[in-house]
Amino acid sequence: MAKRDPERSRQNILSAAEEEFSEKGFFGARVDEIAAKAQINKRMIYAYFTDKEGLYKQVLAQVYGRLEEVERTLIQQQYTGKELVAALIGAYFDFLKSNPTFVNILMWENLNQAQYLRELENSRIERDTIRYFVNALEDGRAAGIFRPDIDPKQTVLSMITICFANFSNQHTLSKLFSQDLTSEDNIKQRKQHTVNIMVAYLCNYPKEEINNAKHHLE
Amino acid sequence: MAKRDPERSRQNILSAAEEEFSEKGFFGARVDEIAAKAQINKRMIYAYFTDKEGLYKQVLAQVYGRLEEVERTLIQQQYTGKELVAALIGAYFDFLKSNPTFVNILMWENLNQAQYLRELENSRIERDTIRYFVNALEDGRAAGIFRPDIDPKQTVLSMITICFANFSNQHTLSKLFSQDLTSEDNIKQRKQHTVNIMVAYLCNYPKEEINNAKHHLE
DNA sequence: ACTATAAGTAACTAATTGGTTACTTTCCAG
DNA sequence: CTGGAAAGTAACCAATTAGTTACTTATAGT
Repeated sequence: MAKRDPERSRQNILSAAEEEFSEKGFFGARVDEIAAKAQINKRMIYAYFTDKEGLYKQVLAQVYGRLEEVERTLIQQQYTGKELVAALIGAYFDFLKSNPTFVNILMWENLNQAQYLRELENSRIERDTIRYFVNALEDGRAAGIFRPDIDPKQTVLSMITICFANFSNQHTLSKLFSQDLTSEDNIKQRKQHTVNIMVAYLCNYPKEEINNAKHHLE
Repeated sequence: MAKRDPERSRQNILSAAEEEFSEKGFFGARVDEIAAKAQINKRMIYAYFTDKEGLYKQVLAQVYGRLEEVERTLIQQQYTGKELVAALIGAYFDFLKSNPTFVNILMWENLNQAQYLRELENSRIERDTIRYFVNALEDGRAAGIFRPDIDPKQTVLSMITICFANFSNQHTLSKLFSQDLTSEDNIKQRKQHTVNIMVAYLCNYPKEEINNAKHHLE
């Protein structure tokens, strides 16, 4: 028999649970399956995490914590202007690409009215992140880097959703467009396009203003 | 006892199933619950639809058919330029808002690698719709209504995903932004913003070009 | 080395679930 | 008006599942 190691057992359960919950959601996930994946007796899951719900909440906290980590380092960089937009979109793309379990679990949460996420108090951090980016866009507007008529809150919302939907809806979209949208090449293209869209909205001006500029000089 | 009416029974089952599958997904949905909602004996579900899977496929086809209907009428309008963009975004927003079961079922499909949707052959129509809009944007570019450097395929992808994510991720986003994003007012604002973003990308020019225009005249 | 305690196991239970069987009731064509 | 087919019912079955119980084994502090 292998040596005992409670901490390793706990982590094994958490990892197995993350995989299982991500694939099948809270209700679809099977405790027996998690136990099998973790190579542990089912009894231990209840010893460590009280019940299925307790285990799920721990998984949710762990997965969400990874995003918060990325966001913290992103904020520390103190980007401004177009660089801020490119950095935010880049970071989200990279995170979502390498964290498919996060994408799935967030979708499961939405399909359950985010009932467990709502209980997760530490996602206060997440809200601070949103506020930071909204403020950063407002600063850019005030500094004249961005157009004066942009809507910072809507812009942040757009950036986040456009990044996320890429991965969350990869299967239906791939069918719709008859190609694998998660290929390295497609993701790269998509990332660039997303930056282009957002920068165009934040910085570019209607053609009429070019004509007006001409007029002023004539 | 009520009069017999096979067709009504069939529709009752379909409606009940749509609700149940939309709320809980294929695996979470309970056949007994569908029978209860449809006020019908469970046996009849198997008589009409063979099994749970058969019933689900019928629901999927029905729900998807509604989108295709909207898309057909949209295409018939033959919009061009900015109007095309506004019409597409408007139609999708309205459809998704009034068809929450569609949003949910599409999400469940994504979480199951779109396994049932893949079998739905009639979504060929859907692919034609995509092709139509990509072509329409290309035409707009060729006609000089849109900038020459736009990417039509990526643009259609962006419009669709940005509309969809609004509704699919309403619960987590509402928590993130500390407000109900599905309120009449928020949806209206969001729709306008989405049009603004896409039109800015398709039509607006970087400030440098304004300066260049000035230079040329100096 | 010893023992209290934590880690781990196997077998079970009560409830739920998709699907079936054996049956009765309604309907309508001839 | 009647007999056969379609519509509908109730009770059941086998499999699955979250959670429990009663037990054994390893470990660490003294």
